[in-house]
Amino acid sequence: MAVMPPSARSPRRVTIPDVARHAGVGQATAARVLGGYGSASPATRERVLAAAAELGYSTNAVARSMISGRTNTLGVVVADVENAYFARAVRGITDVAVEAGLQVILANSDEDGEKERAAVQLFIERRVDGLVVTPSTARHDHLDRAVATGVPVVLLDRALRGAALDSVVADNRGAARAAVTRLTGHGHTRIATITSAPDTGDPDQPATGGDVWTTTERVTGYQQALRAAGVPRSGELIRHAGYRRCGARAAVLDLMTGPARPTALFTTDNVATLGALDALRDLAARIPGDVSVIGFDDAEWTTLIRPRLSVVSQPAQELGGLAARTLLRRIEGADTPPRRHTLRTTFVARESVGPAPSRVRRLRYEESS
Amino acid sequence: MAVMPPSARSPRRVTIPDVARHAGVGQATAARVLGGYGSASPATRERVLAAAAELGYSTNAVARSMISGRTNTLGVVVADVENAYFARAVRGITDVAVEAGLQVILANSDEDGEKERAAVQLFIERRVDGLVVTPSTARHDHLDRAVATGVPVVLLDRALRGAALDSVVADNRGAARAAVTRLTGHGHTRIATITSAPDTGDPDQPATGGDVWTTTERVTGYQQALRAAGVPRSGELIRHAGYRRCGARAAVLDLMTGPARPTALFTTDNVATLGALDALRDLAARIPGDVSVIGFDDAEWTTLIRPRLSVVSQPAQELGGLAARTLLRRIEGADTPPRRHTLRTTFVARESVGPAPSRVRRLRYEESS
DNA sequence: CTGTTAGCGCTTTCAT
DNA sequence: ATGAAAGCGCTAACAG
Repeated sequence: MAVMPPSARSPRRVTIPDVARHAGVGQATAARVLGGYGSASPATRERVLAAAAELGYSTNAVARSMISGRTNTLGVVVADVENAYFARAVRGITDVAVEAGLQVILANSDEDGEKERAAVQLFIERRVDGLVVTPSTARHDHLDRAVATGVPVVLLDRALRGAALDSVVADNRGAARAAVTRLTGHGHTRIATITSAPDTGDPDQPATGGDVWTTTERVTGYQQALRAAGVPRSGELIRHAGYRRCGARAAVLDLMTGPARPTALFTTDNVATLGALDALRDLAARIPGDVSVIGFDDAEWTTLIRPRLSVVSQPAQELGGLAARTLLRRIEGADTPPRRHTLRTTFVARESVGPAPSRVRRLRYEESS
Repeated sequence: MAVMPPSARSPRRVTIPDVARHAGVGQATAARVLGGYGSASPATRERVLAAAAELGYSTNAVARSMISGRTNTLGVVVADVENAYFARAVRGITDVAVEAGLQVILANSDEDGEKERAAVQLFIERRVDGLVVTPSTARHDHLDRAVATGVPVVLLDRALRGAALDSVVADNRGAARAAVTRLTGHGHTRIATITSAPDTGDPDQPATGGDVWTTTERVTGYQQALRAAGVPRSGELIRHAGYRRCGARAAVLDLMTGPARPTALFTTDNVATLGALDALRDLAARIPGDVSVIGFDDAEWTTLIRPRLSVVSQPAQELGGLAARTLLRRIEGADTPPRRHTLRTTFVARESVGPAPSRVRRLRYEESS
């Protein structure tokens, strides 16, 4: 049973020749029944299986990969699994992969292009069968190289302008437009947006990266909605608060106590939403009495607060699942032209949106209690 | 079968012989400089590197693993990455692993022992260097087998009675005791606990699995605190609400509108916390005026609600990091006896705990608005 | 320092 | 149906 060579670090594992010998058959025969290919008579089959069980044989997938050229592995690069959105996407990818008999190696880029490149490089060396990447920079030569090497790549959450790569993204612009249109529909004319999108200085031309940044797309949608509603736009109301929650909090604190106080808030990501609500809590602002709020991403806590938060909900898990399925198709050899899959988001109307207040109630900062 | 025709999408990658030929050196020499071992004269070194760059050579990690017996891979099995607690733990593992030059393959068990076994089996076949597992059943023969095969295993979040395996867990019992003691200290005598721990019928002997179930440990801590404070215990106040949020909500709805209404709630996991707060929101219960609440796990939203929620905070990321470090040490050959590492939790006092109300205010269900 | 030569464990001709 | 033997791309002895 337990054949443990004394104090061996790496007890030599049972191999096919071992099993073959034990079963009294040729190596190739044993390999055939254990590998489940070729054919063998029921009798030998039986003998080999018995021998394998007895010796505790287990396939060496590394050796198999060496020959087959396939590792049954998907490499996945996301910004950060701790972010609920990415966690859900990863779950979606993993489920589809496992279903197809593949496993997933996970890497976090922290929005750092270098980390992303390093991870992709390692993945290629490991001969993953395909790559799902949430790109963190507009550069994509490393991804192109992967494809050229024979490793298909599918972009998740963000498309890359000018890259011949499949991508699976949400309709960020449309989602933001729909959300902000709700706000204008309620008579709001001073609608602020809190975003992690980089500030380009030009409110009309939100970002350079094109469609890399989902949040940029959302700001664009915000602007389109305002324009469509004939609401004057103001750079004052677009706050680039960075990736940190406290940044968003500070921005909203400033906005709500300043001269150009908005009557509605639209956040373009869940971190911004948290920070904005932190600020409103500290100001004891009434929602939607003092200010209406629409968040992005339907986190588990959005129904917990009172009033429950109206949000744009992204199908994160489906995005991941579709990315994985697209990748699997490529791995199986599909060579249709790269395509962008845009998934619809849904607006979840709850109670945080109301009519624009006729008079503004003074708000002041109070230590939360 | 079907060895892909040369035209196909597995363009033969550049190998060491290719580089050697191109550089006009022997294969071993090229291998030495590319593999970064042995030695080579600066001149040849240069030539090889140039040739490699020119041809676009990239190491084949599979072939290397075949020889070295190491894959530089950790297998990780958690219940579900979508759960913020596990996401943080995975992040902790990944960070330590990457730092050490390893990558992480992720599998979700969904608390299903079969899925766990299947994942572990696959991991062994893939020759991962080590395994971090959040066990979902008390059986551990598959883990023992992994260790016997030479694949070290570290348990995360849950220890396994009678298993000779390293484990990294939180002090669940002590954490619960400390939390509930706060409650008794405020004069509460009817303290309910909402848990996903399985119901064993016997309030004194919470579960069979021993210390597998963290939530069971927490219930035990709850009971110890009550006993220590001389507060009478009642099975009525222990609600086994399962893994779903709505289960916890229903339990609290029932509890708070029933005859034996508690004045304080202690939830043993974040799903229970969400469900409990759902119920309290629907009952328009005042916290801590009507009921004090202590949750388990410090989620991002706990400071968002008003009053902010007092919680037991687990160092999820450190748990993961320590698990990974322990594993790395084993991989490097440490053969000290298996050890259980218990990490301290912290009680985060916020505003959801107050004195027991002298009179109970009638609560009734109202559609959330 | 460098080149030659065996394998790692498996799959796959190619005979038998 | 089965066995012998040739590699996959790399590392590691072992010469030179």
